Amino acid sequence: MSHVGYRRLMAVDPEQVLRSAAALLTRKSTATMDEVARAAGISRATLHRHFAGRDALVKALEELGIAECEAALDAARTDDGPAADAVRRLVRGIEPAAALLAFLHTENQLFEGEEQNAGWARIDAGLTDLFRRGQESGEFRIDLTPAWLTEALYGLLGAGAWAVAAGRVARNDFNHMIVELLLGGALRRE
Amino acid sequence: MSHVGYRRLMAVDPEQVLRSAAALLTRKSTATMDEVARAAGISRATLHRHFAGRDALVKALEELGIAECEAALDAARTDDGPAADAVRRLVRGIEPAAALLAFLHTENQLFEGEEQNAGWARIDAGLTDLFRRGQESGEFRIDLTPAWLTEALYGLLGAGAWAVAAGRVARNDFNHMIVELLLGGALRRE
DNA sequence: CCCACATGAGACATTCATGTCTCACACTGG
DNA sequence: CCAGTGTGAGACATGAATGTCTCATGTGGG
Repeated sequence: MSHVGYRRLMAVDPEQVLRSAAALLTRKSTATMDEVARAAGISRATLHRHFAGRDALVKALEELGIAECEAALDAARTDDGPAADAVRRLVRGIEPAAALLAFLHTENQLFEGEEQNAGWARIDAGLTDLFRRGQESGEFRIDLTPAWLTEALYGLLGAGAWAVAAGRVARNDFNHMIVELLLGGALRRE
Repeated sequence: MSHVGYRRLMAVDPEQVLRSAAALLTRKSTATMDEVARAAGISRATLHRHFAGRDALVKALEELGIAECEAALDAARTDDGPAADAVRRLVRGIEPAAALLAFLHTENQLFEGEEQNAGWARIDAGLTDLFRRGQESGEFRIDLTPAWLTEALYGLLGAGAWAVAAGRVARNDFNHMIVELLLGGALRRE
């Protein structure tokens, strides 16, 4: 494993820092760099060594979110089989990034960078295409637009991450709650 | 109309200020008081005359949100008739406050005040009771917990408000998109 | 055993939002 | 026409967060 040589000593894992930062910033977006550091269990100095400043932190957060979304999108093979199954695979694969998404989806103040914008556009397109494919195959209803289903998925992922963090939903139920509500809704099927 | 006498001169409408503030803070929660003022079309000085500071602004935002939610909850008569119909009435009535909710639901850093907390608890209880009633009457499926349906409703309202603001969903479709997805889901009913 | 390296703690200057103030202007009503 | 009132613009001091630095510690590898 080259990882052993990579993170020598008790070096901080930047990705772990980003995850805790996302969890904190989601519920308190005005958090201080010091608070972010404490939440990650490191000092402000170390946080600053890894991320030059708040802007750099948010940018890294966004890059990680984009990367994980694209990875989940690829892994879900959204072009294969029934669209509903693809949605289930997608939600399952995107679960670890839910907290990240919850933050990034709300804080859309970042619409400045070019590459980020392109990244999100690609992800949005992938999701929208999936829902459209489901409509064209007759699986999904056509009165709910693909664009709305995409936004709704973001919203539900965020709500799910929040509900889990608040202890209102069991972590193991995360997938079921989101997928079932998104696909089947709250009404009983007769 | 007593309104004419109420807002004498070109006086600022505090509620209008709060709404634009909510719209701005939802997508950029680190916005400056100056940015909030500009977004409301007033000067920073005037903003400060109406709301002593950022804390006071957020508090007023929260009070307005609670008041509108409770009003919508009462107006929806959540104890009358089929639960699904009550949900439809509720979403319709809560639409004007969606942007406000989108902000308040994410920024849960405010869990300090006593009365606010009680207000939200009452609203949560009202929603949870409605979903539970729907389950007990056999309308709603029982594998989606009332707590999750409540959180999901918040999430969908926020996503809907954002989608409308971004032009991805027509304002007239707001109710339909949210209610139909929440109740019926994305799958076609055979 | 010793060196290399990452971290934590703290000091420091700087930037920036904030809160408060004053003054000039515009509009409204008498 | 004039007084009253709310507003915009700007100056100003304050405080907090930020960015940068140094130094001590501690651990892991050679």
